[in-house]
Amino acid sequence: MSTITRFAPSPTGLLHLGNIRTALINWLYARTNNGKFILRIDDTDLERSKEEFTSKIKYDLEWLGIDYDETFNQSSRFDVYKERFNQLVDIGRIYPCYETPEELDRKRKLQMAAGGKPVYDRSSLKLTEKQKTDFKSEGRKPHWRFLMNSERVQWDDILKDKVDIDLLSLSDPVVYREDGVPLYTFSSVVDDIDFNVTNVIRGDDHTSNTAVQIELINSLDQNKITFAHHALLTASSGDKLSKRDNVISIESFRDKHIEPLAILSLLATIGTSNSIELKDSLQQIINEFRIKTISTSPGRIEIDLLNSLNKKLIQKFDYNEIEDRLKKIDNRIDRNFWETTRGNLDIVEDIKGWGDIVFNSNPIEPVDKEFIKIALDLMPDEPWNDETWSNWTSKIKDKTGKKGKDLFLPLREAFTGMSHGPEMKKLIQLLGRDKILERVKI
RNA sequence: GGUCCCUUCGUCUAGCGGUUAGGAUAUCUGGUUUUCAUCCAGAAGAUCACGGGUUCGAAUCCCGUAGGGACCGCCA
Repeated sequence: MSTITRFAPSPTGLLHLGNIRTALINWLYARTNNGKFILRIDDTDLERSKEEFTSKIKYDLEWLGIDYDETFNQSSRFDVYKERFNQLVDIGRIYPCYETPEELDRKRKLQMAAGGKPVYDRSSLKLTEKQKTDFKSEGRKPHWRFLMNSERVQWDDILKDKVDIDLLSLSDPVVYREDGVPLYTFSSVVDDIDFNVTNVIRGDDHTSNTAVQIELINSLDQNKITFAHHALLTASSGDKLSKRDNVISIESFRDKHIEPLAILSLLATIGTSNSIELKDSLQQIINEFRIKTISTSPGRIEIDLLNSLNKKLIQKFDYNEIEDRLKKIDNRIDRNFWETTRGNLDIVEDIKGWGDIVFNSNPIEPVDKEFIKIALDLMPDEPWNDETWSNWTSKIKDKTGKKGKDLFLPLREAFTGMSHGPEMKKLIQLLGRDKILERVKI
């Protein structure tokens, strides 16, 4: 049977580094096993789910180059969930519950206060038929729980090895809400079965869900799913990654002009035993992927790593690859301009700043006018080449006696307005004699 | 309170009973570059969380302690 994995975000917020890492791992697992990768939109909670987020999720994945073979929304399968639900009812594994959310909340608090575990006490299971009909005639609608009947559940986890969970410390899951909406624990299982998902790879936060879900799967079908739970990433502060944490959303990185491959390189290496380095391509990431290299201990994301990977990536870009982008930033940027300035860019869009310096003629007033005047007097006629700068500066040096930093820095500042930047021997060729004369005010 | 998991250079990690505890990244130094970045070379950086046990021998196996994470919802 061929491998099928899935990524199942709920469209209630933006994708962040943590989510997309899970997506990437599932995608890589499918791709390296010649399998299929499904994008499932978990939108059963109609109030919280927003179409806007669904399209953003899809756009983020596309932007990163993570393609999927199939996609569907859970909201399109309500009738299937109902069927499966009835199947469970028939075998007596479903029971109606009439507690209100407030009641349940109070119960949990009481249990905690008494030093016990906040687990549902199954009191609705003990309801008599009369009590149930009374509730019904009062117009009270039940929510429905799945009756778990194993004490423990164990499985071989690809990443955590043998996992053995005590089901008695977990509540019977609610599978249908009072308003008739199926819940994740259930709908996810139904979909995983129906779509023949072979490997569920998700964060460690789902480990106890898995125990409950295996119980559920076994009552519907025979479990054929292999699970894997990876450690969660934490923010560099050590805090949990949150969906509300927009600073690490994929969208925010895109807005900041971080390159997809830099993000993917980071996510493919952080929290794994792979070297933290820039990958040449998505293909390289696929070739090098080994699920076992993923750590089971929670690791933190250092955003600085992403920035430096991005910078390294930019240095490798050939002009042809990004010509269109550069032209959009400033259509006067050509190959020579790119090759001269790229060493000084953190993000591609930074080149705009150098465009402003080279193409615009904002006047610059030098500090040492005397010195700059001498320099301008010695400025050679065009055409200029790579030798021009050193010939010119040695003449200035002979005339003024200045050397080293005292010689070069004032010239750089007078001609560019900046104290650092690309090599001057290249940069002056971009500027040209007229621009320099026009700009420098002495 | 319960359940599950984790703990090795600043950071991400290798390690599976005998290693000078390895790598990556960050840092520092030198070279290259007028400068910065890149690149090259090198250095420094870890009492393997702590305590005990098993063993000729423990980062590695066992127990305990501490710290961290996740979950315990009519969210996903």
